[in-house]
Amino acid sequence: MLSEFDKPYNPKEHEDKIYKLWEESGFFNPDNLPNKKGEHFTIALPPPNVTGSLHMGHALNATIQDILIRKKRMESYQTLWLPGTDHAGIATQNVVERDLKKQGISRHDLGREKFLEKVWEWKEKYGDIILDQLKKMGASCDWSRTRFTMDTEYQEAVKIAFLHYQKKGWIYQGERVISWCARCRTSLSDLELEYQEEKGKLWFIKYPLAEAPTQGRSDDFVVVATTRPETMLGDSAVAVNPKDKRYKNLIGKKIILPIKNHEIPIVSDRRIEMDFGTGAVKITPAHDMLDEQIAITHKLPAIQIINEKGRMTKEAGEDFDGLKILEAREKVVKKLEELGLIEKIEDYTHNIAKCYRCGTTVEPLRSKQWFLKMSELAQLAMRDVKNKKVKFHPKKWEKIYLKWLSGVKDWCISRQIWWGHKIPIDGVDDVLDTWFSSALWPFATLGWPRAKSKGSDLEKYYPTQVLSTARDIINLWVARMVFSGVEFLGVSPFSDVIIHATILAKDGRRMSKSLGTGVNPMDLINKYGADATRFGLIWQAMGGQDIHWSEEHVVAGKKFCNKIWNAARFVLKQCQPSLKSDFGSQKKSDFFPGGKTSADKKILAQLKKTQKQVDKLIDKYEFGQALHILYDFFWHDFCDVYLEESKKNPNPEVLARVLKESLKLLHPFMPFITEHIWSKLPGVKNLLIIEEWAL
RNA sequence: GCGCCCAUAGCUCAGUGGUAGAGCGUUUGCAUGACACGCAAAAGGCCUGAGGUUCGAUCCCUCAUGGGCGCACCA
Repeated sequence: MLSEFDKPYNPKEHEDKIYKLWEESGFFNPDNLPNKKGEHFTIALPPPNVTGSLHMGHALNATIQDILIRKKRMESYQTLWLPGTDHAGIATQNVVERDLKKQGISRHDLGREKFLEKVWEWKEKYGDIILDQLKKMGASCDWSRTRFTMDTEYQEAVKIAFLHYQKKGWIYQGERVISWCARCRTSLSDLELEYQEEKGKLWFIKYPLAEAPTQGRSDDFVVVATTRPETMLGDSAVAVNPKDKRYKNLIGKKIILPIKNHEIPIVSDRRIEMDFGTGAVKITPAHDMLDEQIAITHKLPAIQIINEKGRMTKEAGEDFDGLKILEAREKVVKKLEELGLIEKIEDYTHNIAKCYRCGTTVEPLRSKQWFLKMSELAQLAMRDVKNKKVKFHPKKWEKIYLKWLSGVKDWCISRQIWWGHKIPIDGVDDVLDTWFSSALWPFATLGWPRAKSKGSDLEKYYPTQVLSTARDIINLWVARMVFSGVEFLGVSPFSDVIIHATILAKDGRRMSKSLGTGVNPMDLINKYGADATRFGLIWQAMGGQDIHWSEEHVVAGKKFCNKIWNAARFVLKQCQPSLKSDFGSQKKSDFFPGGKTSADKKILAQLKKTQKQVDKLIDKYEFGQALHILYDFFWHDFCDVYLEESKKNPNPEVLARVLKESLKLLHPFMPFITEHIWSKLPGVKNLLIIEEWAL
């Protein structure tokens, strides 16, 4: 029996087999669990994008959720971890478009129907890769309930949600300046922008006064500063602060817009900063959000000079029609120079908004879009956090959440792409923002709106208990799930939000593929095994603090696996000859089985203390702390001290007891090796995955 | 610009109002009857700087410096 117990533990030989054993047992599905407490414990897996492959953040998050799920399952909760994937509108469409481009085909060549067929094909082929990777991590999700945000039932849920909002009068169409990605050809919400610092220039342009008080002197001009000279072609005013003494007597006068050579007014507005640039600002209502606001106040016309393809329009003037933005910029600057209207050019570093999916510079454009009124929904989302129905761990993230909600603008929910949920209004071709459907995840996956009856999944598993996710989607996703849950079901979709650490490269910067600082969890699994990888992740996950990734801890995890393995070999060897200790027969009441010597008593007391601490720490989501304590107990107290003692005077019953209880405690963290060793214990009948947790 | 977080051993990080710990690394022994992915020892830190509270601070407060992050963007 010990023959397959080779000296070093080799995870590759066991992990796939063990995972299969679990899947075949059916215990990932809460309906099949033998000991049911009657209480439910649900986690909805944050659905990874179908385009994605597992990164370190996913791996950490999956481990955290799996620890909670496995512990609760062992505590006899009816435990559901519901997995699935997100259709990830823009991201997926981009990937498929890129694929087609290799064959020289654009989505427009195919047309909407054909293109969507291609996307579905792609999804069927690659969409489950990330879920398979989660299996490699040991994630004990109920795969029989796997959902996709474009499932037929899910589409129905999205439609019902939209119509509900519409009925309430919260959906409206508006024409306003929004962020536009000319590459993706769609609008983007504020949260879908990423700002990048760029070195640019600040052009100081002289706008001549219509009625020059003096001829040829410097005060015949108003100088405006801009980073985007080409937008002057769409100017409809120059604005100054009413308190600005320099311009006081110019307010209300006319000024000539160069190149276009027509008069525009000088207006005053408090929103103009006096200290920046020259204090005089060119107003381009169709291509800047603040300018648009100012234009509304002063009833200025909005002239669209850039179209949705990122090209200049006819409105920009004959010379510019059809030019790309940067070409137009060059040409405008050249003309102004010829006219002697450039006062100076300064270097200027500023943040530029980029599309979070493709990195293209975002263009503020006036466009007709659909909006969801946020005022009341934001109140709901804030209420449940303020009254502690939803708690963040660590708590500091509540601030971020509340702050965003308190100033939130109406949500632009329409996107001009093809892959997604079509807006359910006849004659509208736009699709909904991906996050509109993600917001329904915790209940749309459980059958809402259809199944509300007794015994339905929705009734049993909603609300879920824990949401574990990354901090960058607190507003994008968490807030929207909270108000959706409250709006549609009257209860927040979860009570505890774990914001896990962000895994950074060793230098403290984000992992980057191009810099070669990225780490692939699958490589770690291949090299060290899934248990060691999980160990390495959790070992470093202390208090939600960002992790400067270092692989040594995975190495430590591998060594720890080996230690557990060899300790088990020793214990089995000690227990084998006497066969007195039947590992399967011990009852709760036998907690101090034959604890005669002081060493026996000591290790049993240490075990009990460790059990209590680990139990409490997991419940407090202090996974790193829990693992450190467990490690310390098992390696030092048990192996270094007690096992050594046992060589002189072995007590098989105590050895068996401590090993057994340790395996249980370790199982949520390192499920494979613990399950495997468990299966080797004589007299053991059940899988460890459903063994009773604590004493 | 506003806000948040971090600064402890060579590296990655724990920790406590009474003068510090882990993992990895390093040094020295040891093939001891589970494990060399090991065992036994050891070296290594005025706990970023300056003030303050306190009998006493690495831990509490203030400021500074360095690093990270979030929000808002100023044309």
